[in-house]
Amino acid sequence: MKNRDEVRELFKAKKVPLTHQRLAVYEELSGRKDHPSAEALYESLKKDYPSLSLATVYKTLQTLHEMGMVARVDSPAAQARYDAIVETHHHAVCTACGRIEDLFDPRLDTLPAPKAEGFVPSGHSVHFHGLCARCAKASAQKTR
Amino acid sequence: MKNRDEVRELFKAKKVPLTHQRLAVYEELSGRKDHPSAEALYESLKKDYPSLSLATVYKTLQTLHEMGMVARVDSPAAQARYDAIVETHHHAVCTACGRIEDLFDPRLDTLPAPKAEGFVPSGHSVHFHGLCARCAKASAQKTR
DNA sequence: TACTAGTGGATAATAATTATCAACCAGGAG
DNA sequence: CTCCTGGTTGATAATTATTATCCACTAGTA
Repeated sequence: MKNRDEVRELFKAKKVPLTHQRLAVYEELSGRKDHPSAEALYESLKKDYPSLSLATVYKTLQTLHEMGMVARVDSPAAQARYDAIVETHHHAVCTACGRIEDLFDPRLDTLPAPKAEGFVPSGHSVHFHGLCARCAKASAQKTR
Repeated sequence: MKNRDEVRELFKAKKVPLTHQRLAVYEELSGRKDHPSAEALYESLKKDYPSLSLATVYKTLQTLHEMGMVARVDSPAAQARYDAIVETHHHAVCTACGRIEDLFDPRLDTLPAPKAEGFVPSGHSVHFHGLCARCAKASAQKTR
């Protein structure tokens, strides 16, 4: 939870203009314990900023995400992806091209139970993110 | 990877009519090593089944999912969710109401490296799924 | 072979997100 | 403090992914 001056510093360091809207979206998001959607944030912010546009919330979240100040909880991919393997297994997701590889590793199949009050777990999955072989190679080319 | 007769049995057991389209979608999906979207499956299947409709692919995937024969890889939620906490942490996702709780557990922060050829990992996150305290209670009420 | 519930195909509708663009503001120069 | 300029905002259109609708048709059974 960053205070207003820390936020200001981060924007300055990245040379990204800090607008009222951006500050408002960030403070609203970091003040909440749930994981709101863009729409939900918009609904909350509308009271204090009646002129705020939903499109601005989307754009701001995009900007904050690129700055590394917010994370997207679920799918990075726009469309749903399907898998005919329903047994427990895990995934390596390429952050560059979106490719998803299956991982089978029994060491990941049993993990410490989640420490969440009253939560009744039925399963879990581990998502590694990083660069797939192809994209890692392409990235190495570029920076060479 | 189930053969055609096993698939036939599963449909019979669940009393779900097995149509050519359903068989085709399932066989196409289980024959692939990537994790295709509905659209991608449709594109592949169009060659052999020119009359196939995209809507049918969606409905079939839905049906297969309810039968427990296919899994959805990423987001169970329709809309993207955001988080102001960018440090490594994990999530408990309620399959009933979609609520997402943050989990902080250092034991989950270091896991065996993914066994995927050439993959360069940059991080990971663990998703537990199950019922949150509220939904678990509601579910217990109902079955009492 | 005939019957009937449920499915498939075509397309409209909906939902989430992104693009467009003129008016406006943040932040630096003078 | 005022002006300037590029980036941002807000309103809305467009796009993308998915779901609903509805009638003809097929799977599974008698």
